Amino acid sequence: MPELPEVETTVRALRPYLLNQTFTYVWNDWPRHIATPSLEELRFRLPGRCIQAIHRRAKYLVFSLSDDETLIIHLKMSGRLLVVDRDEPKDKHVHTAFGLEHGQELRFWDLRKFGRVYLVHNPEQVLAGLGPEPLEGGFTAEALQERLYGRTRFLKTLLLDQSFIAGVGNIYADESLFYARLHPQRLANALQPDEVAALHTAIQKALNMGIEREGASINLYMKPDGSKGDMQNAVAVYQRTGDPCPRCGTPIERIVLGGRSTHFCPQCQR
DNA sequence: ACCGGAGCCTGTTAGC
DNA sequence: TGCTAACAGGCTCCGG
Repeated sequence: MPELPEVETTVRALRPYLLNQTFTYVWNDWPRHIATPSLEELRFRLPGRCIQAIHRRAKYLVFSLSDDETLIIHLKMSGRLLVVDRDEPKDKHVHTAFGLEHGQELRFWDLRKFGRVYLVHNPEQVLAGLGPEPLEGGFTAEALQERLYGRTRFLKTLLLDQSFIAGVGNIYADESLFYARLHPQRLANALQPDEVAALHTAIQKALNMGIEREGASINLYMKPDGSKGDMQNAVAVYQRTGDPCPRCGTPIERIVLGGRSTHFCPQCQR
């Protein structure tokens, strides 16, 4: 569920609660939530570690801890991170909770149990292989052009490939292609330079809009304080099959590409 | 390189 | 109302 803007919003919201806090214990009722190390080892290694920085890389939350440890969390389809008082009853979808000082807990709510927790010395162990961050300086239209060269895939499937570009998921892929006026089945290596430039601008526009609106609460996403984002009110095509295109009024179509729902305007996306 | 399908999970919604 | 099937924002593995 959470894509780059939702994870970024979560990171920003967690910082005031968590920076300089020290973990005190790990609670868990579903050990497969912990990808690495074992739950037993996590319980041994995490308590006493202080949170020195929190960053986002692609759709991962990265907590830099004291003693050269890094806690990494991926929310996958249905994860939420919440900071609450330890006394508050746990919802049944909370499967991991991290004890903090001052009676608080960082809770990992995860309806579909796809999310994962990692504790590693070297973050690259988890993050290696990710493509460029689309909102950072190095991601220019020229850089995008170079990466598209020789790729024969559909634009939609390529945008979802985390090794091609980091952090774009199904919502923002569809929205980006809409803004760029490009059909999701256009082949990556067949774009004209002006189309590459339009795609570059469109990806950044869609992601920045998502961040400004603090994420899209279309299905399950919530911010750490339990409130909703606002991006769902600004979505042009995603999950709007049959609705009029905001640009030309043609009904939005839905097809399946790479096993994922894909929404676009057949009139103005070519 | 790239595609499709299965798998991981639980819940909601659309359709009959 | 009650059942079933489809669908859900991610990602990995496997075979072709």
